[in-house]
Amino acid sequence: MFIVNEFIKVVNFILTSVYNTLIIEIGGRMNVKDKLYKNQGIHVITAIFTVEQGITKVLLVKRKNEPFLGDWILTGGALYNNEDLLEGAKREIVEKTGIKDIEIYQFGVFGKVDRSPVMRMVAIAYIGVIDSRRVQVLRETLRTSNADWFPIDKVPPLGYDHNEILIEALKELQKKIVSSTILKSLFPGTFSLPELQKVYEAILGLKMDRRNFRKKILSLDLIEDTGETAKFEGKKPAKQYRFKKKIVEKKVF
Amino acid sequence: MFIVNEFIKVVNFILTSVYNTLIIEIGGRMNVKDKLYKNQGIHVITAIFTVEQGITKVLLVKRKNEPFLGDWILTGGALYNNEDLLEGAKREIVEKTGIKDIEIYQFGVFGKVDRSPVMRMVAIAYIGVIDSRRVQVLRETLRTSNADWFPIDKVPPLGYDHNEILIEALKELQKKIVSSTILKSLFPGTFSLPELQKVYEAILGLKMDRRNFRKKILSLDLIEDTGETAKFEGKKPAKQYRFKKKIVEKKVF
DNA sequence: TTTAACAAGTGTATAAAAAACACATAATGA
DNA sequence: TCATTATGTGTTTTTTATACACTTGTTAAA
Repeated sequence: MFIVNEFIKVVNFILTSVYNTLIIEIGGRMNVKDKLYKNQGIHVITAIFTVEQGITKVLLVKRKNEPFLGDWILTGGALYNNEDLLEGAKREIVEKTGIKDIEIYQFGVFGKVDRSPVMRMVAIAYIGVIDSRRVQVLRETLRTSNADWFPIDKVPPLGYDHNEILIEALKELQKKIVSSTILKSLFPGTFSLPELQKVYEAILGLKMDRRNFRKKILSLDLIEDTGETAKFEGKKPAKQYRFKKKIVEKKVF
Repeated sequence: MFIVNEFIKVVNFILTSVYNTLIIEIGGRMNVKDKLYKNQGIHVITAIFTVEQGITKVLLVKRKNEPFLGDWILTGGALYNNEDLLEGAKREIVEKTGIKDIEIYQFGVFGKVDRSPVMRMVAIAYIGVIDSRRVQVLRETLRTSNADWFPIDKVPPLGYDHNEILIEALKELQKKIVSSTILKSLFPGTFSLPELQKVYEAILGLKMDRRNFRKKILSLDLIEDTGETAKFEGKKPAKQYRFKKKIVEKKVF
């Protein structure tokens, strides 16, 4: 057994040396390394959602440059060298829509070889939620000629692989609303449980019993009672809740 | 309201035009775009785990080039332009360890500006599991001078940001073993529940009641009874199970 | 001022899932 | 045949989830 191991060691060493020499030779003449590694870039893409009157919507912008001129896409663009990923994703959101201070969550990577026709680009994907009534979305920017909210079941064919990214983004949104305070941006102050329930139902695409929703949402440990109540027109005053500052992760088993 | 909107539109258009002109001017003289976007690359990194006698271990390789010469790191390297991410991650595993046919799962992205001292690199991170007794790990490769299994609580300081990646990888492993068949590679054929339980306990770092483990693992819908039993030395024969081909995702609410 | 309309609040009974817990069984070797 | 070892299984209790109906506070109309 010892002899076999030593033999394998020697063979590996010889093979590695030969490989090494070859690569250096080829690399010198053909610039193999350049071909293999150069001209790569990183996209930071965010699917920004809102909920209006029980309809889940996503923010799209319209390209005014090639490639995909005239196509709607999710907000995003190329990462700069001097910024971290999150920073870059937020900068792109500001540039393309004017939206500031949005909290976003990374959820996936999209890296098919041909996803960009220009050069090799790998996309780091984020989701975020914002109240469309609280922001003024830019109509015209450096690289986009429009921006608008689309109900998620009425999204047109998008540029790049953004339809694929959007499908995953929506699944991620459904996961995140039960394990994070991502919806805080829709309710920066306090809110009643019936209000919150409508948003959950819109995003999850289902109806829930009011009493059971209360129990479930409270057991998730994401929100807390403020002790206040808010009065509405002609209705019973609703208890006010808020999202918690710190939330705890659940154990897996 | 109409007038306000029109006004905003005009202001935005003017600002955009000015911005556009400036960027083109600066870009022409200072090569801003090159500085901003060029020399980016993508790392594909995999934390490969195994479990031996109740100890969870991770496979590390030793660098024999700068940067981080002499440091242990996770397996991985730079993505090529002509390969998809998964493909690249697997190629790197073969090159650095000789391990083929490993199933790996993407789980995160690590992109701090200074994570590589050479150029801007964003790492796409994967986890995989393999039976260390079934593979012969290479001792010497083109870029590594050794490879070895380290118990996860005895991992040395690693090159790059790989300690950080490893911590997240381990969390992801704990999630994946209850929602995927990632452990199939440890049991390519059939296995008994006591065998499987030992692996779960090693990875999750806890002890479970045998009877409750049976109920829980079967309710996860990841494995199925083969109808066979296997005989061991001097013990009651154990029922044999196998991992399922297809598994179903759970709903979130 | 009484009453109707509206949307809010709450509790309980039943079913399902999780947790705690103990004894029986098959093989081997002394 | 008996002791040892590790396997397999079932029941009770607790917790959680589900299904389901009546009461309350506010406003506006009678």
